[in-house]
Amino acid sequence: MEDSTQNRILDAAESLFIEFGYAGTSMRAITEKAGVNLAAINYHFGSKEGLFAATVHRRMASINSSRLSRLEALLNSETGASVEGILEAFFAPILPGKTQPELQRLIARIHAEPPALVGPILEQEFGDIVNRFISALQQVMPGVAKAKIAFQLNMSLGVMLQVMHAGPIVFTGITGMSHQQKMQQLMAFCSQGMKLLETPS
Amino acid sequence: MEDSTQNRILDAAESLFIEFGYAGTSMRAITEKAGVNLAAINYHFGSKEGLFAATVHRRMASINSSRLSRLEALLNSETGASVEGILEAFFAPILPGKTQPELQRLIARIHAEPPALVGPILEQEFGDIVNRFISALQQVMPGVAKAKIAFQLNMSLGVMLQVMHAGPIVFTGITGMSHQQKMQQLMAFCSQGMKLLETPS
DNA sequence: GTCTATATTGGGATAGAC
DNA sequence: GTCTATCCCAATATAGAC
Repeated sequence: MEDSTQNRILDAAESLFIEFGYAGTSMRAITEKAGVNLAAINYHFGSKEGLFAATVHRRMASINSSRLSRLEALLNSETGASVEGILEAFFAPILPGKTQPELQRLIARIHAEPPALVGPILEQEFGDIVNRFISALQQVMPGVAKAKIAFQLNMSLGVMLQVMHAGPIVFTGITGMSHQQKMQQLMAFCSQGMKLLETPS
Repeated sequence: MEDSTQNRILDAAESLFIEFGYAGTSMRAITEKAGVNLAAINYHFGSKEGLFAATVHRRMASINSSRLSRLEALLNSETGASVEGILEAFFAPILPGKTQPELQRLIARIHAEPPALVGPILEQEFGDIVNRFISALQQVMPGVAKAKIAFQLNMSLGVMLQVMHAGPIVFTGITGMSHQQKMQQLMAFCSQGMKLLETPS
């Protein structure tokens, strides 16, 4: 919120990491864009990797608490949880919407970086959350193997990432669609695929 | 096929680009892994970018001709083309299978690189192909807007990329599934989502 | 076509004054 | 907490001998 040196660095780093990736972004480029001194990154974040982890954590902290509170509300509700409800609790906080347009592009970037860099970060930021949601899905679909549920959820994440994709656009001509149309198609696509598990072949 | 210097460089570059990304891979690392001289890259491929484009083209050239011949066979067949048939013609040549295990990881890597790098390459390697397939889908689904078809195809590609993913894996516990199980779920997921267009809401 | 050597630039990180 | 200056290393690319 405040215009501190840390936040100036985080803002500049985020946009550059999104556009050029981690390895493609230099600390000099970050500090120049932020209007701060080169040594400020090492002073405040220890290293370039520490800065990257900090940019991720800044965005994901509030997202994950939102996910958890939505899931808790579902599980404690009168009607109980459903597949669609759980999916929505997981994806709604990161759905492209009115707020934070940078969020989706950063998430897509994270998943595009080499595992050696983001593996520990993903484990830290998503480890608990993912297990909680898979457990919830298992309770709703008791007959389905855990691996199948995880695989299906992984595919849904892939759809999300592709739609969020700030990266190269293979299919042109999508520009004619409204934002609402896209979101409608996206949620229908994922929930339709997820429903396949309920009628095992 | 042959063990020429060019192919030694291409093999080494491919595996390193997959693992560390374009910017995260140095020409020194490539030439050392290939067992060739540092200057060989510039001599044979002009530049690091030229080498990257060559690695992509080597894999995609045969893939795209396979896609086109499959599509032609469909359009000229007695029964005519169907949505599933067109989708299969597009995705089957890159489906994870017995051969070329590096292919999927490279494709995932391509789509993870910054647009400034891979934009021109994607245009060159995929531009014609994508237009041909979208036109074919339009003929099979006359009432559906082109943008919606392209968007749906884009989401299907996202599922493919996530399953192929060379990158970080958020959902663990998928290891218990057989290869056939994964492919079955993947194709069911995509075709089920694609079918939504035939019954417009 | 392949090598050595090098030119040139930019990278991350740190020491120490202020 | 911020700055300058610098260390040390790695990067891409090329020139020129073989």
